Amino acid sequence: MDKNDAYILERQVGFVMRRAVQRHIAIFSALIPEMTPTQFAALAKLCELGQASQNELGRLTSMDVATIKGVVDRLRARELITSAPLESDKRRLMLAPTRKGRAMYRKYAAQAAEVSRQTLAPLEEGEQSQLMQLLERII
Amino acid sequence: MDKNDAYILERQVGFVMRRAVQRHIAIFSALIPEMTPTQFAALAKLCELGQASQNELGRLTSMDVATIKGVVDRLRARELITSAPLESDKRRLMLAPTRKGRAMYRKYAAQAAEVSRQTLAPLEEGEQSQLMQLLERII
DNA sequence: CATATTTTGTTTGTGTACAAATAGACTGTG
DNA sequence: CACAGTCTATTTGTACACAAACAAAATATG
Repeated sequence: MDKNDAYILERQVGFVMRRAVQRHIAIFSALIPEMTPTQFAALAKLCELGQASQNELGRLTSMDVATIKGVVDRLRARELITSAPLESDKRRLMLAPTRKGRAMYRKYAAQAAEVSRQTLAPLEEGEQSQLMQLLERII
Repeated sequence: MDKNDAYILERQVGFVMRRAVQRHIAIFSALIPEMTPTQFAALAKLCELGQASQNELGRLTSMDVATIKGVVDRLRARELITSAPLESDKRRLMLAPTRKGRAMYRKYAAQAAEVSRQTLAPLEEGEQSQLMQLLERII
């Protein structure tokens, strides 16, 4: 293998993104220790929608069926959401935030935005939107 | 909450990065089904170094002590690396790739670089290095 | 209407990822 | 030398993340 062909771990997108996600999660858990980013994402989306089936919520938050089930189970255990089979389609499990869930969402929505700000803080404003746009294109 | 202040999940860096990582992992596992990105990272770094302690390897690949242990266990179970306590410092577990491990690394190094190419493929060349530079700054 | 297909949800198994507690080995300083 | 502090590794517990296999319900199609 030529020296110029060398595989350098630190220059691979996957590695750099993994580290950036690690830092982001650390910032999140410092600002919002009550909940994980994944749980907050599910709760936020459900509050936005008012209600949704488990499957639907999974798709909208980019979580696999097994993953969304676990997240929903934990949110329900904490009484932040409710679930009930839908009468008109018994396969579906309809979810909705509880009063407590909505309160939790309202309480932390501003903090969650702050997490994004701190994550992007090393960049100038223009660079921040540049990064976001580039990331959106490799999804 | 003002409409302009609304928390929009899809516009948060964390969410977008999580999805980008998901796509990257999907590309990786399509091109290199024999190993996970994490396992390949550890193996690659160990091949680069020749040898390293478990702790050292963890630091260099950005893996937590518990995480690197699991990864090392699985690589050792597949006989891609060996481990042995260091005589001069009995706390340390010295790791080294086996012949089989080196062969595995050589076999997939080019594929791993291709994973990075495909991940960044939606972007022009200039945009690719721009993205890399921006990501490196938010680590 | 009957059955093939699709959709939704659950379960199991594997693999990161990290916090916290523990234990043993080393190092530095008094 | 003693012992306080540090370093390395392990263990346990929790939480994503995804593949694969399954069951039940709904829909499509002949």
